[in-house]
Amino acid sequence: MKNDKNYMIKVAIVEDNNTIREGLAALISGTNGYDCVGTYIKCETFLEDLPGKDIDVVLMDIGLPGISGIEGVKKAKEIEPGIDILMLTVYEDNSVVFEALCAGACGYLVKKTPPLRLLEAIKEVYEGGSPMSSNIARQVITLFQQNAAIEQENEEYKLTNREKEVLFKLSEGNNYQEIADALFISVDTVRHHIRNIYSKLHVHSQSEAVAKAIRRGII
Amino acid sequence: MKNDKNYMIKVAIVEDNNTIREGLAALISGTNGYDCVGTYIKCETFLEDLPGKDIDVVLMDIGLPGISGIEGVKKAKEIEPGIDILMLTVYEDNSVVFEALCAGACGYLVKKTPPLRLLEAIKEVYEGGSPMSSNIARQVITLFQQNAAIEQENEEYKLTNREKEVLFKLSEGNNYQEIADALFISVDTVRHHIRNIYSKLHVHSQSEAVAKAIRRGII
DNA sequence: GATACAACTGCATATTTGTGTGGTTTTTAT
DNA sequence: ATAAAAACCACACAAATATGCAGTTGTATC
Repeated sequence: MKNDKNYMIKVAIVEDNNTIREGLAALISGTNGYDCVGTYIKCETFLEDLPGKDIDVVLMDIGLPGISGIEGVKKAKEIEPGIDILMLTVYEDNSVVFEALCAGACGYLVKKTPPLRLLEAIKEVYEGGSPMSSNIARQVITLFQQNAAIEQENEEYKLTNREKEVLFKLSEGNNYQEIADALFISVDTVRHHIRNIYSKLHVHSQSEAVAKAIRRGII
Repeated sequence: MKNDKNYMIKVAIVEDNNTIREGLAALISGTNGYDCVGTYIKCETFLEDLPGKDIDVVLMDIGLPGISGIEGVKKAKEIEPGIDILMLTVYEDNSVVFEALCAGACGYLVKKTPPLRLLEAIKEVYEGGSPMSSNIARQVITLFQQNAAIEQENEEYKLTNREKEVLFKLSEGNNYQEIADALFISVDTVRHHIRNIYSKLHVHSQSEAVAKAIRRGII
């Protein structure tokens, strides 16, 4: 079974620290169902080797010499958009986390993660999950909730569907006549709706209305 | 030690299924460091009981009769904004997950989660984490990456600082004269900048420019 | 010292917008 | 049934905008 390719998750490792890299490789290759198909000291060599190579999951250190792990994720995703990359890091620092996730990493673990949990995480990535330490998950969620909170504020600014349609058309760069034509109404009616939008949003120009509406998630 | 309040995480359970509720209560009360301080069949009774009660973490079923778990989260957060709520669910369904998170839940577990992992998750919540199954984490991350991808596209749309200033003033509802006064430049210069903005963003009106800029995170 | 770019100024003018005032008709909720 | 609310239409006019053209000045890169 150990050599049955159908049951193997093919893992590559990019990590400059020899001890950690070899430890990870041994752990992975020594576990049933996992196969370490490449170890790299630098992103550069990994990226050269990547094209055509059959890799399921990459473990990538974030603090690498030369091309950083974050840059590495971007470039790897350009070469193989489908590849799944799990970041490993010593820091649990806010900005770096988000940079990595935005770059395309699909999970984020701190290096002190115990071996069993690491293997589990690799499997989760392979199966479409996004393992992360729960501190990081909390940061991600906090951002979500902030965005959600803003959307609640808009109870006062209730626009009717028609008004939203008009406002949206405006934001697309249509002028009154074009909006009228698109909605099969007269220009004066468009004018009327815009008047009401202005009064509801407490604004006096298209730009201000559009800005407010977008920032509050109305359109 | 079992009765040392300093080391106890106080947990409340809201769950309509008797077997599950009692099972959870037994698990929690039977584990060192955890204390089940309340079990509720319905959100309504939980919410009545909540004010003044000392609860660290709430386990809340999402599919409750009467007030749903999601509504329950919202109301509980209104009463005790600091309370941490961990959602339990049978579904791992996209929209429900996001609704719950946006409502203020700070973690999300499927009911089949093994007892030990559940206890661990409660502790993580207590310590400020956001445990979630990694499928859910992936959904959250996917959304992030979509947002991030949009921001990359803007390389072509590079506006100078001055142009951004002007555009931002526009989005605040200022007209050309007001912008000119604010930036100590002439109206014609404002006009000039706006011309350049339009040509860089490929638009032909204030509204479209403002909409595009905001949606792409330029301003 | 040349080329490029950002930032600036000026003027002309057709088109578009914002706002005033005054309505009718159709849905929706009580 | 009746009162709101939403959606519709019209006319008028000052103010603001979009876009044409034609420049100067300062700063940075090659």
